Amino acid sequence: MAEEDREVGGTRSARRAPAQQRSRERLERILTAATELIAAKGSDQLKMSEVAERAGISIGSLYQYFPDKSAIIRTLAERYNAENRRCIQEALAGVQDLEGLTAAYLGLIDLYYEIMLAEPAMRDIWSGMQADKHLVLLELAESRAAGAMLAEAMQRVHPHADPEKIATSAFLIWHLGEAAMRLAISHDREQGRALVEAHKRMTLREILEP
Amino acid sequence: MAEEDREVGGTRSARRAPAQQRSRERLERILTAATELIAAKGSDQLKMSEVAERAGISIGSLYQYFPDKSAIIRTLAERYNAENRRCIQEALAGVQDLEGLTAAYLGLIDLYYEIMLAEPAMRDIWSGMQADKHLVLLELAESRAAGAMLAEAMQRVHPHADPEKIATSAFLIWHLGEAAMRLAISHDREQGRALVEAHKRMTLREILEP
DNA sequence: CTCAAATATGAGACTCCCTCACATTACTGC
DNA sequence: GCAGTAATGTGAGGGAGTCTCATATTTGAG
Repeated sequence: MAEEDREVGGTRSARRAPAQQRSRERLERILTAATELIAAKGSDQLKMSEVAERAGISIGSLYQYFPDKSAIIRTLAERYNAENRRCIQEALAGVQDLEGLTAAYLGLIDLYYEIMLAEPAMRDIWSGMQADKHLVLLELAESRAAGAMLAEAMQRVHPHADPEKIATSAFLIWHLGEAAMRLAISHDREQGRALVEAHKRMTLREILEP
Repeated sequence: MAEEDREVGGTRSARRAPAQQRSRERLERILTAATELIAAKGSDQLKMSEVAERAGISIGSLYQYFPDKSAIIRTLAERYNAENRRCIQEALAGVQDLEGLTAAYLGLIDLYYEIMLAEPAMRDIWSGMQADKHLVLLELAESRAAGAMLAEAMQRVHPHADPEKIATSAFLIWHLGEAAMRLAISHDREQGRALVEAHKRMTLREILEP
């Protein structure tokens, strides 16, 4: 087998990486079932028995794939984060001047907001994140990673600014962006938009003149 | 009895308001016990049986005072919020100019941060808030109330600005302030301070020129 | 002192998470 | 094909908590 014990859901998996085709399919079935159930009833109402039933497997089998309930949620969050990180990386990669930075940043915020509105399961996990310490840490690491990318772009645009200050600013801006998104998606479209726009204005100032 | 069925913890209480002295004392004993347990082990580890034991009453009795576990936590949050609201009101009441607004706002942020650091139980409840939908709504209402007070002060200083825009800004600023505090208290003193200061700088711009 | 209303009690019903001893299926070398 | 072994699957049930309810005790008014 090519891969050793593999990480699943942020902590060591309940068992070695699935070797057989059947297993890999089941893993996807589990994650799909969980996504649907979370979208329907919220992650706090997620029952392991229901995930197993919907995925068409037994409880015992479910626990072969995930050591506990929060590992399922974490796995979903990680997949989502990986995708997001790619978008951020891509958007900020070519930034060289103020205009580029502005466009990239505003575009990312809009993208985030739209994605959140479109993916109910992720929205739910993200809103209820604070319930699970592992998930909070995961998301904090994610904020840090995204903040670092933003800081890099900002530093490129402001070569003479203090790197440490830029780093703190970028991390904070990103983290507050997430908070603003959470706030926006809990409002109706119109108010949500207004909040997103207010947040853009507010943080853009800081990005352009840190 | 002067008061009808009374609200406790945000939803209708398990029973009518306590009539006898004994009851009122027990209620305080329960809340004290809960506060201590949360400070010691976190609100997610709070056990009803332990609250009852520590308060020196039976489980059944505990459920006469609170319909469920989250009602205890909500009651603590509400008491805390009421106190905070008073501070905000007081700090912003006399604001008439830019200097006054600046001083009041910066002072409030520092106060919030210090209080959070000083009160472990509240810090825990506040950090884990997203776990409980009732608590999220409660805190959102609180943000709105505080945002409204801030908006009023801002409007006084900027009489010609669009009231709706001011309102959105103030609400967002306050909400992000809470997010920044949560972030800061999850870091060590030095980094926490740096984040608080960065946040002050960033939001102050918006407050002074909305 | 009596009686009703208020309050207290804790065994246990219930709901979930997760484990484990055992059953089944897939793969390997013959 | 066919053992034999590794991988995977199963679901009854152990355990931890939350909350209920039938019953007991305390309080206060008349």
